[in-house]
Amino acid sequence: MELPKKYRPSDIESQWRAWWDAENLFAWSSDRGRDETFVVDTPPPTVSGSLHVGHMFSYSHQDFVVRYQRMTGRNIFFPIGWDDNGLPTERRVQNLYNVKCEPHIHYDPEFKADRGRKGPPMPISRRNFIELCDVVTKEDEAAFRHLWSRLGLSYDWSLEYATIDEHCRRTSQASFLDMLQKGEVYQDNRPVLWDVDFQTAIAQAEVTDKEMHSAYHFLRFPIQGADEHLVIATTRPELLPACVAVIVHPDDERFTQYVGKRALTPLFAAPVPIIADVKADPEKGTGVVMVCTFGDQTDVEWWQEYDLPMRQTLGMDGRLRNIRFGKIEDGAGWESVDPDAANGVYEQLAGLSAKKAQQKIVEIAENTPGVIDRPREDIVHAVKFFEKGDRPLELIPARQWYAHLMNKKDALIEQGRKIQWHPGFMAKRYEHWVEGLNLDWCMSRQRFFGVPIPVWYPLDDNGDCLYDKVIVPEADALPVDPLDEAPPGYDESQRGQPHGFTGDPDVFDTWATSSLTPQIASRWVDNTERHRSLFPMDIRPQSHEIIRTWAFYTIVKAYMHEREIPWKHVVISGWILDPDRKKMSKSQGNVVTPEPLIDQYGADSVRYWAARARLGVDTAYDEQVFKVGKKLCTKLFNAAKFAIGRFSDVDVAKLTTDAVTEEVDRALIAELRPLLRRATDAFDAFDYAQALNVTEDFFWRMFCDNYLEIAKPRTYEETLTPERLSACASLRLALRMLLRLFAPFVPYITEEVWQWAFSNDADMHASIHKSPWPTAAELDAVPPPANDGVWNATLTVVEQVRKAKADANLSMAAPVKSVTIACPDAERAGIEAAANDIQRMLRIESLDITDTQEALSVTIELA
RNA sequence: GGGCGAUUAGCUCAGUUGGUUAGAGUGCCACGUUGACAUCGUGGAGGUCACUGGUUCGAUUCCAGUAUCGCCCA
Repeated sequence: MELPKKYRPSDIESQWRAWWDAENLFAWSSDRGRDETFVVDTPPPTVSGSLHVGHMFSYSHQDFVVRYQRMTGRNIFFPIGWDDNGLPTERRVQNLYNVKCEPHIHYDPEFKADRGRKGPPMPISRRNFIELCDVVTKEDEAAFRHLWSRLGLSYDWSLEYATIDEHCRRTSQASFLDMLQKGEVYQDNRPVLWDVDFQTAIAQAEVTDKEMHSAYHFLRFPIQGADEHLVIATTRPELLPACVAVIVHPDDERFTQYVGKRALTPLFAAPVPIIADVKADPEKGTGVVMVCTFGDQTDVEWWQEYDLPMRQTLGMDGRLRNIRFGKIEDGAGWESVDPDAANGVYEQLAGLSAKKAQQKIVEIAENTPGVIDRPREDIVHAVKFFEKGDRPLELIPARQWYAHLMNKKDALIEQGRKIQWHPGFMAKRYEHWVEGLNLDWCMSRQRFFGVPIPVWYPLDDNGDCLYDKVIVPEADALPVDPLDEAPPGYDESQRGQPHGFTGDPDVFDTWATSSLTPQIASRWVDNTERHRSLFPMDIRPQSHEIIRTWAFYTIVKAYMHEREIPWKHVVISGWILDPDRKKMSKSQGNVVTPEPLIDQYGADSVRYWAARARLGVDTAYDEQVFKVGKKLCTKLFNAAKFAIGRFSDVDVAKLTTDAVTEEVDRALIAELRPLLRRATDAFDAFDYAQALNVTEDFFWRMFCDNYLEIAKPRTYEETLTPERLSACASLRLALRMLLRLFAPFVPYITEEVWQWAFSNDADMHASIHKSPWPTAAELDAVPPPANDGVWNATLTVVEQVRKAKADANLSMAAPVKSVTIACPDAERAGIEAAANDIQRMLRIESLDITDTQEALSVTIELA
């Protein structure tokens, strides 16, 4: 066979990728048993986000594990999907086409979208908007598919899914209906975390704290019927009209005398009770806190506990609503002892955003004598934001669907303990998250591109919605869109009519669907037998920042539906950080685009870079590592070409384990055994980085730098002597093994080399990736060397002679006049057995071996 | 403020179940191409294993504390 002259990744990568596809090499077969099947729950990437090197990094990690498992003979279930529904896509569509979704607009079948259109956003119907989302996600998915394919990720592409496709919508809706039937979900109209820009509810898992500059404003609350006042410190003076109570700590003697009395809110003169409660922190602010509906979660708790009235000033859009204060005896809920003054102030605030209203009310307070007690105090504190949002979250009452979490925290921690986390300390992150939960899961979102909540509500004779009498679809009707379809027993003409029905207008939180990736892939809804044969799955690979979301919700769903864990192992990848160890993010402009790296270094080199990072450990981005990867691939190419060239004209039938007769060759084979054990143990523990480390080290130093040089002279002998045959057989044996150890990491170059010499071996597969993972049994027929120390003793001599040549500025090929090895009795036999190889390798004219009682030493006389 | 993790050569990282002289790659320096590879080989320089205590015959490793960085949670 004519072997290629140079290693060019682009030449070989597309070729072998095409062959793997054509051979359908990575297909799962449904007819093999669970115990011989390895099942992966793959993360579907958010396709509307940007592609960056972090994707190549963590997705490669899964593939190392999977390719190893495949070589151990397992039937691999390795699906891939795309997470396309949700806000990232909506936001991308809005930006690309400059449109906004307005649900009240009717569908326009003639609508033509225009990218890059100028002017104000064009309002379009919900259906038109969703159609654009479909277009954009298809494009984005193609970009990911292309990258995954080039990287050589060994997915079974016939299992591909998208979280908005019909099967996923059906699964997600069936999951909800199952939970509804089990009493795990409920509706409630209560204060919910609300993003005022996206105008949707969100869940605790999507909240992030941001450090914000703010200030305490000190306001005087007169005590009703006394010439005294309390001073409260607040960071949100714009919520003053929403104040419903004042709280102090029961042990705080400064304020005991006021408890039970009433205070008047400044500017609005609303009488509010003064209540003692331990949740008021005497150290914080002035020790007196105002309760507003609603400033934070504690306000909600106090509001419930003391049955306080509701004074909702903030609207869904984050602006102050139009309200009017009235006389106390009117009892309308906006009581004031001085309604005219209150309304005079409030009129200046109504319609303003919270931020503007704050500026305004501070201005008014400063200009009203007796309101401000002392100058504001600047502070920095944590403010809750939606992780994708730009303005602080508000707590606004709204009807939402919730899943019960608070009643199963212990059970969820228990589930987490049944799962093995790699690295182990990541289990703590999960437990702490569950322990810290303080809200049930709000599952409904007031958005458009998502899975519809599959329920309707009947309307009474006034046309009011009977939320308690939920109408559910027939099981075989899923997926449904309640805004497009009428519920069982109704027809479309009854929509919105008295005695008719209305469809739930909301969609699910994307995690409600993403949390079902195991059930989606296993076909839980429509193929029970298949589900049973795949679930629980073996591994969930993912990165650490989504433990609280993706891993958590998946554990929740598996528990709610089947009281099961979703997988046996969670395997956590670290992050790629920029060279300054900062998180890579689009906004910081430090994101590296992946494809040019594959163009420049080849997919194998990119995978090598990913493989160097241990599980769970964040790694600084360093382009040098791609170069190192490429060097390794080049070395594999050259060393393999050379080694194969040395034995290719010998009949393969003669290159057996029996032929390995020389002491040095047996020493090499003996060194392979611990390598095999270490690499295999590492892979079994999902520690691919360690497996690569030991393999690479062996290959470069043991095999290339030393063994090839030692064995080389024998391979050039003119006749097929036993010595030459032993070298050839050893080269073949070792290379065939090393290639397979490397195959999970650098699948292209190893496949290329495999085809040069090994693909026709009877005990192997035509592709290296379906060939058996090497075992010590393959080496059993080769006896260990008669002398333990032969390899180390040989290396000692080799190193010293090389050093002598280097010190004398001589070529490694330069002849040596004489070498005398003084060695103890114990090592003598080994040295004698290797003497011939040593002499020829180093070009020693005269080699003597003498006795010594000391450690082995070498005396060199250069020519 | 609490939790988790990290800190080893200029840089990126291994490693040490406590034991001679702590490793690799990269970068740097010198030398070397007549039998795979110059995308190479050989050799060299380069480290108080973050700091302070403790346990121990012995600590880079175990324990405690401190500092810095990162993540998670209040």
